[in-house]
Amino acid sequence: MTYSIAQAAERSGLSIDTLRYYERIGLVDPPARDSGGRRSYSDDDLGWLTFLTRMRTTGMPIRMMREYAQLRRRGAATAGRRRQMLFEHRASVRERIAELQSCLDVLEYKIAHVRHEALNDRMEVQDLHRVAVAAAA
Amino acid sequence: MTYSIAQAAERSGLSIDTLRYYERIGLVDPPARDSGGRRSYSDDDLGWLTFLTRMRTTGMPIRMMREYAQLRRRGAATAGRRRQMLFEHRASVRERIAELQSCLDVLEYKIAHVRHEALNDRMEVQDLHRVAVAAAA
DNA sequence: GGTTGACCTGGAGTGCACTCCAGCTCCTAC
DNA sequence: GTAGGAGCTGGAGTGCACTCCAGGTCAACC
Repeated sequence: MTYSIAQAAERSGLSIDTLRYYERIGLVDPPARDSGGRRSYSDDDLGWLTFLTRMRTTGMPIRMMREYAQLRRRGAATAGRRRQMLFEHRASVRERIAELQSCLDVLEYKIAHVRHEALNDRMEVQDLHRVAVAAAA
Repeated sequence: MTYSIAQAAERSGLSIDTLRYYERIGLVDPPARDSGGRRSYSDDDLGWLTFLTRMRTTGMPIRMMREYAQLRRRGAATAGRRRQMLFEHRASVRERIAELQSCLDVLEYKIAHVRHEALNDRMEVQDLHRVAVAAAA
């Protein structure tokens, strides 16, 4: 199967402009072209785009995705380095989830328990600690 | 207790420049000044800064924090609206965590199970579905 | 054969959230 | 009394990740 840029955009969830932008900065290899000079994406291309959107969703900066893409171009010899990058990225995603979860706990607490106006906007470090303890229990 | 801008920065985790920037854009009320015209933050100010950093961590845009700050300035009459905002923000944080978790599942799967080079970078929608199912089980 | 619509290119513009800078004023310590 | 350091102001600059635009090509349909 091949896909026009519009189809690739729809399937990957990226915009047409973003697809061209990613190509320009070396995040995706230039896809094949049809007889009229238009981009023609393969299933492999789509797979890579899917991977990219997933990494982007988890907050991997473009700079790092580009580094990964460059390693990938150099083939199997770089598999270890890439694996290492995924390891490190996994750790950062886990950290991010934990961080969000802890802020969510505070938010929950604020919504559920704090009624007094003055307190509501001024929860202090001690309060936050109590919340954390309460949430952990 | 009062705090210099450097102390407020250290305690809130924001930079001195960011503190002044937040004041400029109306995210924090101008704090008191000492005899020499320097900013002097109160515990209440610090509490508000703590709240802001927490909302920022969870991805609330400055525009929304500013809206919240404006409502807060108008007092108790706006408590309902503010509560509503926290509700909505909570929902978006939950969604974000779920989204990150689902990408993390894919990442875990890739790290743990995919060894074949060609597959590794080209996991397709069907594969992702299998991962999701496997992760849910 | 003319119009429409998708796509092309190089380059400029946008929005967000800071971050940095020059040139100044205070206060403190020597 | 002067040197150093923290802080002040208004404004300019930065990095990121797009997003938009003008002016053009190409294929298909009426």
